[in-house]
Amino acid sequence: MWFNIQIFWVQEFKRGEMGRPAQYQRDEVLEKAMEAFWDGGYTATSMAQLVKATNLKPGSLYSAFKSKEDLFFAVLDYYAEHNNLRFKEALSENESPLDAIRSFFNLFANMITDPESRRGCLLINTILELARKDDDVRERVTKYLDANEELFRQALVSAQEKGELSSDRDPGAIAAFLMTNIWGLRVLAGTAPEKERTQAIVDQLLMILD
Amino acid sequence: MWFNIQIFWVQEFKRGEMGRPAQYQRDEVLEKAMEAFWDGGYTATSMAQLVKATNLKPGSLYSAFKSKEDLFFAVLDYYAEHNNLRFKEALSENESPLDAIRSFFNLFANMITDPESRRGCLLINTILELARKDDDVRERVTKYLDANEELFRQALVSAQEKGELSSDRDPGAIAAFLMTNIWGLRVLAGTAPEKERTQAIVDQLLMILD
DNA sequence: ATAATATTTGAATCCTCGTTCAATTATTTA
DNA sequence: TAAATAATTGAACGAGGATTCAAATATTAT
Repeated sequence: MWFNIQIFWVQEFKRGEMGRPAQYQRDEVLEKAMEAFWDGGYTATSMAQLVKATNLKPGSLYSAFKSKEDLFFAVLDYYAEHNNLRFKEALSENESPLDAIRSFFNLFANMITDPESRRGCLLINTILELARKDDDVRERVTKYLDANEELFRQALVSAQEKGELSSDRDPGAIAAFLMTNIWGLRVLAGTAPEKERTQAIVDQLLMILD
Repeated sequence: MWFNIQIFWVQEFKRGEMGRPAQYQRDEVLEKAMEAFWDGGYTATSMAQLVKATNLKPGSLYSAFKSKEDLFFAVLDYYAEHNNLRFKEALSENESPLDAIRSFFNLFANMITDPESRRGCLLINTILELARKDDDVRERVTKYLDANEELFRQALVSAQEKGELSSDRDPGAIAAFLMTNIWGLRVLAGTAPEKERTQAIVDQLLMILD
């Protein structure tokens, strides 16, 4: 009988310290892939398009992200992160919380009239394309949207504390209502609406704050 | 030189009076195809799936509708027709126009909580999937949605005439607002929301009518 | 220098896509 | 009954889909 004694030399590896270093920047690749998916949606965007958009060869794309699906998930995370940051910025201005919400929607109304904005919001597009079939996607996207809704809610609570909003209103309900209207306006944007039309809708929905 | 005199026996043909008669009912085929497209969207629904769903062989499907695209357009028309009828019905009840709108949204809130309703509205799904890229689709879908909006507007005008709604409100703007909220609620439905959440949102949006 | 490791490359793979087609079948007209 | 017409059938087609792979390359560790 033998004893097989193994002595390991335990070593810390910094990832990527050995072997050929990647020639791409992960964030740049995600950015390009995001543009492609954003324009075309998940299903209609082919790997060939993604290869072209990212300037990576198929093999590199697949070794970096494991599949089209996983690449899309990574893109979704990337998008949501930036999306949430822009939200935070817009709502954390100096003015009153209610005015911050008002100016957010007025800017939003303006933005979605831009034809470049026709592609809408990747998260919302993804809900309609994939979320009803895929629980993973739905949970992921819902998590991101909830985070945005929470920012609205906080602004509304803060408005109540400052006496801008009646204390018998429900900040959660109003926040949910506002999110619903963002989504509705995103759909509207897909119909290439007139500027006045978009503004008229925003005027109506903001009446909820008075 | 010759005169070539042709004498025609002009005859009325009823279409389909000669040759083998079709064994399918066009509306039944459209119904099945609609279900398939509704579940999967345009791009992600393959002809193989449509062949299976309709029980027609590829050749028959192609001789009846010329292409996947044209089949989809036919389905879109079929869907919109029925959709508009349901709208009309809901809004032309005996009660007051405002109450009709209120009960429409309350029923709607209930409906979209049903998981079977997760697939949303084919028109709205289509806007996000295709309308931004395809002008034909956008015009088509927009036409249908405008018809629904017009029904809201008429109800609101009627409400003004009956003194239910202040005459200084803009029925067109409110109608557009209501449509936007339907779209937003359709997106919401994709997130599999709680019933209370959906109802809370509807409660908020209906405040616009007071 | 050599071994070990990781990325790059783009051709090749296999599969599914939308679509077509020639042969067959069912019906009407003459 | 024969000719004309139209629907049915399912195999076949080419194009394009996602993915894999072996060879080449670049870097670090010894």
